[in-house]
Amino acid sequence: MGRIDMHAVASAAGVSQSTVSRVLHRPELVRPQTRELVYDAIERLGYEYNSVAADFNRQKSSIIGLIVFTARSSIHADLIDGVQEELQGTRYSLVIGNSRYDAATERELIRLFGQRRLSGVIVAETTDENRDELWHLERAGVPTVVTWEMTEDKSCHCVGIDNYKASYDMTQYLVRLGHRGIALIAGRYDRIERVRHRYQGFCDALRDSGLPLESGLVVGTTPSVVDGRDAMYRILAGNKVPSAVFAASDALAMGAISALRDSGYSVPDDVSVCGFDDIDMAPFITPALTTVSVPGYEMGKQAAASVMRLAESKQEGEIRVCLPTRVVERDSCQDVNRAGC
Amino acid sequence: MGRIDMHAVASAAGVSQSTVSRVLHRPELVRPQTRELVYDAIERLGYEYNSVAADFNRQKSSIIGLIVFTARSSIHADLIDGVQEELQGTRYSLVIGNSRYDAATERELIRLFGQRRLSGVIVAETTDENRDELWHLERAGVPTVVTWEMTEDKSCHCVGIDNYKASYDMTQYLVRLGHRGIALIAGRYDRIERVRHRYQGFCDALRDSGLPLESGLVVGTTPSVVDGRDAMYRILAGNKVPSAVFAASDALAMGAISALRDSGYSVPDDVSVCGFDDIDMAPFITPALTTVSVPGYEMGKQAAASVMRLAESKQEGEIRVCLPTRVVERDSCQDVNRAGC
DNA sequence: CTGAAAGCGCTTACAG
DNA sequence: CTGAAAGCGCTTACAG
Repeated sequence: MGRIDMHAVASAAGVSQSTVSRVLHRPELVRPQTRELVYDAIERLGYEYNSVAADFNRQKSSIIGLIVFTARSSIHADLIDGVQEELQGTRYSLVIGNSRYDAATERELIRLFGQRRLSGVIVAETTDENRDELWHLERAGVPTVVTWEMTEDKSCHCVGIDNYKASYDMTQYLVRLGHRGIALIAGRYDRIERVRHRYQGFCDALRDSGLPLESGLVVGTTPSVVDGRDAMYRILAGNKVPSAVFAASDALAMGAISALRDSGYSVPDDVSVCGFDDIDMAPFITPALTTVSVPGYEMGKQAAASVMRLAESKQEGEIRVCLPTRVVERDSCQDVNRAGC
Repeated sequence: MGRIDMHAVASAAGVSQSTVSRVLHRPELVRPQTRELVYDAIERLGYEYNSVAADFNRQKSSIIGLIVFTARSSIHADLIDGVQEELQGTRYSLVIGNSRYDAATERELIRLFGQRRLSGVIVAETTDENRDELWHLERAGVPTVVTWEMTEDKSCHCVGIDNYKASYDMTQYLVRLGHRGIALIAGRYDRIERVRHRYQGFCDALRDSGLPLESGLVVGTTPSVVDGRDAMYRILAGNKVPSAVFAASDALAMGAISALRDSGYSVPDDVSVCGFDDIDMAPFITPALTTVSVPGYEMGKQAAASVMRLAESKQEGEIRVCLPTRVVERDSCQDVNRAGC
């Protein structure tokens, strides 16, 4: 008797296949009586809708893609959660690609996403390497939303934060606490746009405070806890011990704290440390981490909502949403003015 | 001129569409000269392969599904990373569904996965609620691999760990250190099979050591840091302060440590705490966390490899892989024998 | 080594 | 309110 497709259901219900399709998608267009016939047949035959066929017919898959550098970094977890929350109950599914900091892998991923005719793509970071391919996707009719930053390219859709300002504000906060030798453990500011913005914010805040940028106190690295520890050791190996360390993520900050402690420095009495992200654990480590809170969940929700609107052509022009960040004061940074002499 | 499909490429190259398809999938079957003609045409026209159409034709999408309870829990990050590593370079993509601890959402997810005709599904946990649907998927021809546990149902494919033994071993370790009043902060052992196994391991280890199971010292909860803190407060509100706390995840352990500290107890001097998972940060918090290490990345890799083998019918019978775990001793558990009198 | 042809299971105007 | 028909772009035997 072959597979149970819409045609089989139609036969069993004594209607046409078009009607079955209509019952599934626009039941209000079908007479209630006919509708019931179809529902009965579906139930009886155990019919299961085939979205692959539907996607094929529509020439577009009902899948949204998300590209991150690594699934291991907890900063993406909130974003993913928000995206999924927003997709929940819609006909869209989420595929997640992991570029593992490799430009070739990322290109390959974007190529695969293109072949899959995704409805839209959310990208966790723009780099000098992926800009072209993203643009290519967008032109091929796949709407692309960048997160975590406000892109320099004003024609990109983005739902992000002002990394420059967030970093500037945190640096100024450290300065206000009386810190003069401030180190920066950053991500790869040579490649990733948002990291570059944070680096700029840091530099400008120092400059505006009349403080010099000391190259021995700035190090760029990948974002794991171990990387943070290694970076801190590298800084300590220099000829100047900083009075405060601004780490570009909470994971890096935890690594830095560990390195400082193992080197005999107390945090925050000897050296202050702050992070970026405000992850779950930030309030619970010792000392409770002063950091920049970022609305990752909200960002995910809005990015997903945006990409769906774009996919359904419900949106004209660019979407550019800037979400607020703020410095969360906890215990890992000391007020040197007060503590000193 | 219409869309650029295989037919257009075929025309441009002066060959048939079958040949174009062959060049893409089995180039070794085509004369090198013809092959070049096709490659040229592809390049010239900017042809982009349509995997939606291919999936439709094959009556199966080249997508693997992964179901987790929450993307927020860092224990899944390593697993996801391993899965993606293994899928990298194959024709499979990964869709991730988030059941947010809700049985109805999970059922809905599994239903959607069925409609998408996935090649296979990896499930992060079996519960009393999802067992039936998973079985339904499997019978519908969608191979399903369960992770994080060895299922009681011997006909399930699984790549997991022995939760009973891992938990038994850790509990015995605490007993050997001289602890007698041992509390357990567990996950939802009323629902999740692997959590139940851990609970059993804990109970049996106490019994085998001649220690009573004290109900005031056992609490089940959801797995965030905050939940761990709340659970610890609940235990402390009872009439007995435990000498050691076994938390079912490192996140829960961090919450417990925070609660103990805020209640005036020193860890590990007054109360020992251990976790489960061995996340990135475990060695770097204070005190460095004693925990059970779980090969999440390896589990992801093997689960993905298994589901692909199953999807391609390269595997007969059940796949049941049990990966090793081990107690990682660090600084958060005190040897009471030595420290005491 | 290459081509002609059937068919995968839907959706979508269009006609009635 | 319902049905007939075309078509989405591939893959896969099969024939030559």
